[in-house]
Amino acid sequence: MVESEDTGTEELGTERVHRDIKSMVRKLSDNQWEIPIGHIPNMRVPGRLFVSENLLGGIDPDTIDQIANVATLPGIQKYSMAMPDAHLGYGFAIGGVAAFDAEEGVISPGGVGFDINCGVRLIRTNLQKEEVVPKIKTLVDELFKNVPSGVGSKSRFRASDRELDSAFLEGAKWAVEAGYGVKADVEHCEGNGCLEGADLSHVSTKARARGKPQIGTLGSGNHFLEVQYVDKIYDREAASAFGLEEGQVTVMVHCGSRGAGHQICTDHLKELSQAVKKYGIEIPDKQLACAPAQSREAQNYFKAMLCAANYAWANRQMITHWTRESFEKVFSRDADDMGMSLLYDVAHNVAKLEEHNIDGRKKEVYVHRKGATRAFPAGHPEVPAAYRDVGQPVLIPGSMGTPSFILCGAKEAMDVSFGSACHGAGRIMSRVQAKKEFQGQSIKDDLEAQGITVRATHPSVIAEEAPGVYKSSSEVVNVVHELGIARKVARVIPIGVAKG
DNA sequence: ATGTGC
Repeated sequence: MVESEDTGTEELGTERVHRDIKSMVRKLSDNQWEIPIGHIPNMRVPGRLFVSENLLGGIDPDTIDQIANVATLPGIQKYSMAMPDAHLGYGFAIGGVAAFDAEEGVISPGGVGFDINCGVRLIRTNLQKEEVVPKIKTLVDELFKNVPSGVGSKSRFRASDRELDSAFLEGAKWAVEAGYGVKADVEHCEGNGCLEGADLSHVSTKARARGKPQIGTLGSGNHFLEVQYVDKIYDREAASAFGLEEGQVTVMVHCGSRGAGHQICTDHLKELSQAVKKYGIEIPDKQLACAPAQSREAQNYFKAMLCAANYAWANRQMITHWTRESFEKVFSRDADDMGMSLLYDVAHNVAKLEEHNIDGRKKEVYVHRKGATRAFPAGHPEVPAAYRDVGQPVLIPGSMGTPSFILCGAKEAMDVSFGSACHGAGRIMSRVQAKKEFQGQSIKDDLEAQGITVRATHPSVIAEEAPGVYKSSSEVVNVVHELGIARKVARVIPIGVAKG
C-alpha cells in the first residue's frame, strides 16, 4: 500500500486508508453540510459544518469526527456546529459552536479552549494611510517596545494582589478606572468587558502567580498587534455607524488571557476529568471532559473561566493604552486628537449563558464558542447603542500578510448558529511543518516588499505564522456573509505588525 | 494557546 501524506488518511494496522470527506457529510445547501447521526455511535443531534465546497476539501476528516464527538454530549441543542475556519483542536474543533441546555446539559473546558477569552479588538484612528506609511517602521518599533510580547513576557505594569483580583473580577472596567483608557472603551466591548459571576475562590494560587506579571502583554503564536488601513467598504451604512472609511488607519489587537487562562483551564480539566466518571457521562474522547451544567464542578470551572475572560479584557485594555501612547510619541499628537477610539472588542473563546429561541421556545443555554465570534444582529439588547440599528461588530483577523475583515452580526445568525460566526482564517499547517516549509527571514522580506513591516521576537515566529499556513480569510468570510449570519462591512490591509 | 514534555 502506498503511503500518503494527505490529511485524509488514517492508520489502520500498517496500512493507511483514505477517508473521503465528501462521503462523511451530506450537502444541505451551498454552504451547509450535515454530519448525520450515526457518523459515530451515540450522537444526540447531527453535526453541521458551514463551509463552501472548495473549503470542504481542506477540512481534516479528524475535524469531522470532533464535530460528531461533541454531538454525543448530554443536553446539546439543535446540532454540533463548526465554522468555515474549522480545524483540529483539543477535544472540540477550533471554529466549533455548541449550545447545551442550562439544566440538562454540560459545561466543558474543551469547548472554550486553553486561551480563555482569546479575542480581537479594533481601534479606530482619523489618520490616513499616507500619513502613517512613512513612519511605519518607527511606529512598529515603538509598539513592539511598549507592548511586551513573546512566551513568558512580563508586563510593564506591576500588579498588586488587589489589582490582580480586580482584573479577574472587573476586566476592562478596572483597567479604565486605573487610568488605562476611557469610559467609552468599556461600552464598546462585548459584555462591557466584564462578565458577571466571576469567583476568585476557584482560581488557583498557580494561576494567580502566572497571571500577576502578565496583565498588558501580547503573548505569542498567532497573537499580534497590527497597524492597518481600510481599503474597501462593502456596506456604506454599517461602515458609517462603525466610523470607518476608505484610507483610514486602524489598529487590531489579537490576544487572550495568557498564562492565567491557560492555568485555569488546566486546573479545571483535572477536576472535570474526575467529574465525568463521578456523574457517569459517556464521552468518546477524554479531551471532552465535562460535568452537568448545574454541578458544583461545572459551576466552579465556569466561575473561574469568567475570571480568565475578565483578565483578558483587562489585558487588551492595557495594550490599548500603550498603543495610544505609542501613536502619541510617533505623531506628537494626543490620542483623542487622532480619533483613537475603540470600535469594538470580541471574545472568540468563551462559554456564555444566553437565551435562545429553540423550536419556537425561549431557552437558557450555555453557548460554547471556541474559535467562533458572537454575531448578534441589529436590535439585540447586547449590541451597543451606537451600533444597535446595524448589528454587533464582528472582527475577523486574517494572517500576517492577508486582509482582515469587519462584519456585522446579521439576522440569520440567531436561527442558524446561536448568534455566531467565524473567528479568523483558520490554520491549515502545523507549526512544526511551517518551520520546515518557510524561513522567517525570507517571509519577512516578502512581506516588506508588499509594504508590510514585521517585527517579531524571533524569525521562527514569522515562519510559524506565514500567510501560507492559513486558509484564505476572504474565502472564510464569504461563507458567513453568504449564509447571512454576518455581513461584510469593510476590509483592512496590514502595513505594520508586532508579534510575539 | 502555553514558564511550547512528565
